[in-house]
Amino acid sequence: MKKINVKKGAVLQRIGDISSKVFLVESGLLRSYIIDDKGKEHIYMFGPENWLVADSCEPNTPCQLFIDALEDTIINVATKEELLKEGPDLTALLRRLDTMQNRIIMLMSSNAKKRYEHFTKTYPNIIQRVPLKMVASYLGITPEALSRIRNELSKKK
Amino acid sequence: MKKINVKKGAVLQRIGDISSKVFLVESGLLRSYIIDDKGKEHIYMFGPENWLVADSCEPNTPCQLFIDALEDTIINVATKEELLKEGPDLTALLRRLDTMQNRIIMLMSSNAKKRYEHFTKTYPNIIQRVPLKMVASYLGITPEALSRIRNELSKKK
DNA sequence: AGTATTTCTTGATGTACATCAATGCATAGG
DNA sequence: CCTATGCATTGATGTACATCAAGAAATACT
Repeated sequence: MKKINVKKGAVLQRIGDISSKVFLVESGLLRSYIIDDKGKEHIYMFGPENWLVADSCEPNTPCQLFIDALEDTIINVATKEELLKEGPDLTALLRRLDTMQNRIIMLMSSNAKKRYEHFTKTYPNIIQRVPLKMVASYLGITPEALSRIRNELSKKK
Repeated sequence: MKKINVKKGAVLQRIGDISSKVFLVESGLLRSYIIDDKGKEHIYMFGPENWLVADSCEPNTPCQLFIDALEDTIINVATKEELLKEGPDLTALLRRLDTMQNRIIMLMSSNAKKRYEHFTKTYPNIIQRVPLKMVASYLGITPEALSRIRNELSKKK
């Protein structure tokens, strides 16, 4: 577990990399994302304070995700092998499974407006720290669509 | 770890249940799914031989998923607490994370046709064992849409 | 075997969101 | 301070898929 500092914009992992590290965020903000075959970015996960950011690809297979820093960030880095040896944090693992299950359920069963409302409730602090187009990317919609949703919601109040 | 037999159609878990069991499928087929606020089913996961089926909700919180049997099925049942005590199968946990990551990436970045093609490649044996409407539900589309996709694909050949 | 029920398909229409294009604003860098 | 680049918004149009409705085919039930 090595502590390192990275500057905003630093790239920690590229698609296709084999070395699969795990990043525990101490302060700052990471993100993981993919680029689809049309060149479009889709944010897989934001990684604020105390989050674990990692590609869940199996050991020794190429990763699918890019990981980079959206802010100056302090992280603890470990390899998966290290973590497995020293006995991983099961609570954290289960919490992650829960998070991913929720994400899948959201993507399958809710329209864009509901996903946005859920996001603002679940991650209230993230929305002020990143451009809206990244929120849109996380939600699986375009910035234009998000703009119209926010517009509509603010009128209602 | 108790071995039990369940008949096709048996319900193993309902939304809101607290007791969170884990089901390891020995033979047969389980499925987990949600029902959205319009009453529509969305299949979260199929559980054929050797799969682990469980709700990833945190301990002592209400579950979000229904789990039932699509075929006569033999399963090994354990509680999460038991599994945690006896040291869980980390490889299986990591594999599950990988599966879920792939699912999220699929849902975010691919259209219905690509998701279907990916599904047939990844789970070639499931498609013969369940009605197509369940495949559609897993893919996040309607049976009608799936029918048209298959139609189109078969013409191409 | 015969009826009921579910499943699959096809067509017509509707809609949530994407795409494209233009404009105003903010932010960053020299 | 000024310009360049990125970001957010708005309108017009396009499209992938949903919904609705009907009929055919498969399956299950007695």
